[in-house]
Amino acid sequence: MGAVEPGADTLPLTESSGVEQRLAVMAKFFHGLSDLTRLRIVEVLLADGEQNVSELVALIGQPQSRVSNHLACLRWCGYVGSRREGKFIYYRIADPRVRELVTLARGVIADHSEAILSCTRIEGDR
Amino acid sequence: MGAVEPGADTLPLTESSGVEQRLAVMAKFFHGLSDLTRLRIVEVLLADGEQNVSELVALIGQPQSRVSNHLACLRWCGYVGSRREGKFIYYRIADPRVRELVTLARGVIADHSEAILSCTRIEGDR
DNA sequence: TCGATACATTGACGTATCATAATATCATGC
DNA sequence: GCATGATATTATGATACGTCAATGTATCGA
Repeated sequence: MGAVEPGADTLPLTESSGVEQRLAVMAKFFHGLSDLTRLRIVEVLLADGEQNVSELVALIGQPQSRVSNHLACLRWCGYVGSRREGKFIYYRIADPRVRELVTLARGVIADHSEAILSCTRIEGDR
Repeated sequence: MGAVEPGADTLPLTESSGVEQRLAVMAKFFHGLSDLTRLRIVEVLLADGEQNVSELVALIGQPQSRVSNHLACLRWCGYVGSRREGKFIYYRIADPRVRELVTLARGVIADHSEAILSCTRIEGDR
């Protein structure tokens, strides 16, 4: 919040307007959900609730470094929150709308999964 | 879509289950919305309705080649549909849930935009 | 204080994916 | 047929981002 340009309203529409900024944020936002490991984390947190990092590593079956790196990304972007309890750090979904987003996506995907998979412009598998 | 393993229920949970496949598709799906140009296209189509490529190029102010490339991606992933009318090809949002997705995202973003922008793990600006 | 456990961070490296220019295709009119 | 305008595709190069190994930081117990 803050520091958007003052009274600009119906503007040129393509450059450096508040709209551009908003879209840039949204691109980053969706990018946050575009990685398989991050999605796995989100799904586990949605399904099983709060988990610490060791539990996530075990559930997801991938190296701690990778999980931690992606948790940092998810936290930074506001998808998850964390709290420390002794040696452990517990992560949870930070915003209920994340669940709605995933649910909605599942619906759309149900009708298009084959097409999406066949899209060579996004190789996935990272 | 067949060939999930037979009676496995509470399973090892990480490899090659239908779940994995579903998550891979979802990652690709969100990736489709993680690019600034594609988001611009989607927003224009949501706001102004069906547009042909020339109109999109003009509205978005970016080279035809780039717009066409991203349109291919959006169509492939089922976000948009197209129809030919003479020399022109008109694009439209193919699924009403795309609008819901964008709306939901806007809501989440409103509360986290600064955090998202500051996330150095996603440089954006491509 | 020391060691062990839990987690985060950093940096080097590989690859996916974006931008761009050039070329190809498709429809229309002459 | 050929030319022109509208759009799609392809190839090349640049770079953002994910991975991994190593290292750093924090907390607890002895």
